[in-house]
Amino acid sequence: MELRAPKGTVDMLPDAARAWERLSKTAHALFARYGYEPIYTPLFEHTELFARGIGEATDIVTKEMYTFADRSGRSLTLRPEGTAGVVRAAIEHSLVPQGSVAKFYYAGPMFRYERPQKGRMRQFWQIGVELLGAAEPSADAEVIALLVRYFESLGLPRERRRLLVNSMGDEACRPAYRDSVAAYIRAHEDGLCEECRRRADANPLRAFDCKNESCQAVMAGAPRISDALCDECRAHYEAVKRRLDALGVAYEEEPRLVRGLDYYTRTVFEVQAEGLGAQNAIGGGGRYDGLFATLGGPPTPGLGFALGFERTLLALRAAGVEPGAAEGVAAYVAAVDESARDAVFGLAMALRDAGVAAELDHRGRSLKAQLKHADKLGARVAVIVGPDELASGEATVRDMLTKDERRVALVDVPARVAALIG
RNA sequence: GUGGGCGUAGCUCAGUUGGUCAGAGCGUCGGACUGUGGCUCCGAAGGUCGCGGGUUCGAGUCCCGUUGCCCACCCCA
Repeated sequence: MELRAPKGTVDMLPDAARAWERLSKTAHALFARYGYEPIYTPLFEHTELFARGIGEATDIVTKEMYTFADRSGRSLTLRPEGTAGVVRAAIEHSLVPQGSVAKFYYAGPMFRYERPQKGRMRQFWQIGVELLGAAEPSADAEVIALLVRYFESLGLPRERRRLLVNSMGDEACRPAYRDSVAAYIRAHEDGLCEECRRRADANPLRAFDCKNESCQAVMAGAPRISDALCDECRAHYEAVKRRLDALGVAYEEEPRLVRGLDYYTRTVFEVQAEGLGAQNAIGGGGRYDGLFATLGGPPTPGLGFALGFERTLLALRAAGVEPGAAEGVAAYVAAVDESARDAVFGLAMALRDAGVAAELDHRGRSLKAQLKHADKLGARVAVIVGPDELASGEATVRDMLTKDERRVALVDVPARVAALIG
């Protein structure tokens, strides 16, 4: 048996786990102010949900899903993203009655079978929100602004990130645009890589994403979505941008921004940052007005975003921001010898019950070793109990910074310690 | 799926043209200081040198295979 975490997975050790808790708490507090409620859906769903929701032709569905058969032969898949599950739950439990709006946020692991590299894992954590039931541009602006505010509240400097926005059109104008791009690709095949030539049929818009230089050069001359939007989409897009302008949210229009999931309509956006290796997106999302219907639910507009925990952490650290510093203990309770161990254990518990972070030694080590440990833990005070203290029902409270010591009655220790760490 | 780089103590790494090459620093534990931390000094524990073959009198050190990790491509968070 291989005593290693599976490829593409990592243990979230204390440094990372603290950061995750910090990002989670920050998200919870911020999203709650915007009226979003927590929702947690299963880590696996019926394979069909993702295949239909995300799109049969997408990379995620064709080659990145963790799909398996359970003991009764059902095909299940570890969720590669969060939106499909939330929308499924919304349909299943009628969470968005006609005419109403519902807002959710979630956090948890996602799974994609890919070759791992910097900023890309097979299991990775995402935080996301979904705003369901509102087709109006202000909903788009709220979700985009929320994503930006989140990175701001984490302390990711403005100059280290940028927001890209685009409109992908809807069922009224996208098909025609798609065809025009496909036709353009066929007309310029000689300048395109093999992959892009194949894209002409399955997913022509993806050719805009190709990093191949000659492909980019060719695609620069391709029809622009901004010229192909129908009146409704154009008006919607303009309204979203107006609101972002009014909010002072800086963005760049990126007509080549396509994103990899089929369900997006109209507004799409992405926040990019440095420090992620070859990757650059730390969060992104868009509107998916057709997804409910695609999955068999009542037609319901919606949009949302998802942001990657590992990538956000990479970006923060690259910017010199370390979220979630260790808290350490306030008090260390040390026993001079065996006779004091019961008293020390009781004291530690009393301190903890009083709300003070306290630690003690369980293995009967020397007083010197205990104080050394206390120092390493960053304890502000040490409470020492030995035969002398026991005889008078007291404890020695030592200020680890000033070395000042004072004898205190056992029952007064929590108060004394609290005063010192005040 | 493809390509490149790398795999020596818990961590970061030295290890020359194959012959004390099994080491250093940090960390851990103990001691110097028999009731007291941060400095210093001393000591100890800890390694199938990723794994398997091969060449050789002799291989971390060369060759082959294999596996893992990292980075990149594809694509995405």
